[in-house]
Amino acid sequence: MTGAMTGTDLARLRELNSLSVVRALRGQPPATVTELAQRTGLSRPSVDVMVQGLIAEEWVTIVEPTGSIVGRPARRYQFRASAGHVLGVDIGGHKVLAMIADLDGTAVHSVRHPVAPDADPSTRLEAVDAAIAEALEYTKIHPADIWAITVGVTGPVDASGRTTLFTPLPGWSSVNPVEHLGRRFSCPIQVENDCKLAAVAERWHGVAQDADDIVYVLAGMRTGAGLIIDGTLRRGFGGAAGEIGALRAVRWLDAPSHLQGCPGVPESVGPDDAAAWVFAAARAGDPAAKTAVRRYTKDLAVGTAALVLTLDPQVVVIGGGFSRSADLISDVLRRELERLCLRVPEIRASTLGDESVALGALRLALDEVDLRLFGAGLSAPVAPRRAS
Amino acid sequence: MTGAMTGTDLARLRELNSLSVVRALRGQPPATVTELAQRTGLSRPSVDVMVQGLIAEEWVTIVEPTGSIVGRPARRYQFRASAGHVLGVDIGGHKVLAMIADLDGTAVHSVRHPVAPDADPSTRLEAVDAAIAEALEYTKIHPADIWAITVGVTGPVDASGRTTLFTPLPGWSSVNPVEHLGRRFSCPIQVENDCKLAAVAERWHGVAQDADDIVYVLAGMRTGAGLIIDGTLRRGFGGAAGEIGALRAVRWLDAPSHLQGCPGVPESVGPDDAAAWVFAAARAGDPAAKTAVRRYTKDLAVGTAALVLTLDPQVVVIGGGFSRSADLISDVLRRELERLCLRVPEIRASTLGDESVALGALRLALDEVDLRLFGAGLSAPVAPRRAS
DNA sequence: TAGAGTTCGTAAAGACTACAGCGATATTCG
DNA sequence: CGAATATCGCTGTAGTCTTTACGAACTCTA
Repeated sequence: MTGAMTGTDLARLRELNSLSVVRALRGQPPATVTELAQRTGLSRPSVDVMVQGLIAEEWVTIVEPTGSIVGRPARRYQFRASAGHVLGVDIGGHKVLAMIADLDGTAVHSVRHPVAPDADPSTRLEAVDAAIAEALEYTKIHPADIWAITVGVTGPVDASGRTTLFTPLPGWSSVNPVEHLGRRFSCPIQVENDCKLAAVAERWHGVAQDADDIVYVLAGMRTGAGLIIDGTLRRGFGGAAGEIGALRAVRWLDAPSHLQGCPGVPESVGPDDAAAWVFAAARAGDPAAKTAVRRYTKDLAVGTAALVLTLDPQVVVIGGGFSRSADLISDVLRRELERLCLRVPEIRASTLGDESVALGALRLALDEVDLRLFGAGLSAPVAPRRAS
Repeated sequence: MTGAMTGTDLARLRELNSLSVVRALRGQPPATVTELAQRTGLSRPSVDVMVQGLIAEEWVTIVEPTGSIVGRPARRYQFRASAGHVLGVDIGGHKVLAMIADLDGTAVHSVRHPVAPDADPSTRLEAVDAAIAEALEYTKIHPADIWAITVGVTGPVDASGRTTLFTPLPGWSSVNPVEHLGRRFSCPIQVENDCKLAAVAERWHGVAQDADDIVYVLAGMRTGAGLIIDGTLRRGFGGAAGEIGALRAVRWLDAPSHLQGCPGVPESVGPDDAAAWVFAAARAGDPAAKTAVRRYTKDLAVGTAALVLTLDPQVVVIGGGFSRSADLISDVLRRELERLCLRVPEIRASTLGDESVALGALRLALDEVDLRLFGAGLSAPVAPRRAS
């Protein structure tokens, strides 16, 4: 089926087992040789040889024996998660957020810079560069030790990493983030849509960790969607999967206007805070606000129903700025979906806040690293190393 | 990530290489040891050992040397595709179609029985049993030598193989095909939606062999869809993926009525043939017929646009009874999609005819067999054998 | 404090696999 | 009929994992 008729060599066998040990070690507390032997199914002497090799290549460190119950205390071995790092960047309308994580996926530092929504591309890119530089500075990590970068932007992303079709960021359609970052970094760099990244984050650390089929709906001043099918993020052939909002019959573009245009919003409240005010008023019982929220949710439900009917997911996750008010939205949304769909999935509200896009970017960057380490199966036991 | 921390054994190595040889042999003309050595990357002596083993287990047969160019003529080895067979069944409204294929996927026989659309479930099941029995009879294949069965039915299929949500076949929602066939066959039996199977067939032997992201639209007296994403059929969490037609704003349920209710259809033409008459008239230039076709296509386009925007596929395949008139539909459909979508995929018309569902069923059954043979990677080098 | 019990670390022997190389064999070509 | 060519079958070598065994290190108990 696939092109690679891989006949397996003896040397490859050792590589496979070495990787097997690494997998058994990753993201786990320090383990003894016997524990690893049980996990991998290999014999103790074998595992020992593998571990010695991994120590020589600096993938693994020794933790000297702590107190044990009985018998000779065992040396414990630990995956050296700090062998490499990945970078996740969220380039949003109001802010830029750069996060750094080690190979275990634990975030070690993050830097946030505010950006004006109408800032031109060069200003925005300067904020990005500054945030990245500060994060590297603080963590004392050299750019060459960043193994993968993922960048989140708004709008559908094409294969080259640009958002030529459409983006709400002014002037951004002519920007090529891969090229820009490529001057400073020589690792793989990918750009991805923010909704898609948020969906990935929900499956990684959010409310949908148990699900393999997820529809993530961004409910905020913008409305969008990200799809995870069979445990994998789906981009579509042209990177435009989930853009159901482009269908005019789906009123996603105008949906937030129900909130902004709600009668009774005081003059003093700016346009960006109007929605929050309406949700607060609705929770307090204001009839006009309640109507506005209901109308908004009904519009949101039409597009959601189209996604649900198409994909029949296990979970719908409500994210974005309005997810804090999910208690007001969920019930109406569920009723509408029951009316429109064959089978209604679970509805859950995101709790990740505005770090979700950067988190998803980290996860995708880690996936990229994993692919090169454990990946294609060809010839890569150990991998990307740069002479410091 | 996955549970199986599989440490690889020496015996497993031999299994892997044996499978590698089988893969290099499958669906190919008889090959020599040297050819196999090149394809698998293994050495000649190694391949020879593998092949001897496979011959002993009757997976492979020897073809005695035919004329060669020069040098000692090499024995050629051939995968014994007739070692097992799979069964694909299409249970449709008007007909029942049973097909048998060998392990290479070449269809060896098919039997078709007409069924009245309003036939009750027991009558339909009798037709199914008869078709299967005749196919086995003709090919002299024993039921125990059928290694997998896939059945296609209309309506969304749940995990147990029933169509409890909805089906146009009268009384069928209470039928459990897996249980029914399980009395006669002990192999894996799966039931799948007909649109989904047709989609699989298009990627296997139809017009979408080059694509990994496919939206298949069934355009006929019924309207439906099947989705292939990243090369794999997507069922959805509850098996109801692609059922966008359930959305009332998508006028798929009533779309064919534009054709049936077209003014000018002669009394003599029955309701089943009205659509064909309208297409013929439209091709001849009849204005009323052309309007009817345009209206039908516009309704078809709304749901298709929702699918396309959600998934951003490479190809949209038009199948079903109306695909013979795709020349009348394609242009209008493309124009509508250009109006509604961000990026318009290729539109292709199916040429598989009414065997597509049974073909897709065969492919899924073969996939099931492959999974057990090459599959999960645990301990299965050779596999399902029944003492005859 | 000494000995028993337990577990770890490491070394040697055994079994199996794949690979490289060589002579024997079978066919075609001149 | 001999030369050329390519396959076939066999033997020895290198590499890997496993099993077995024994010394080392620590805890518990008397």
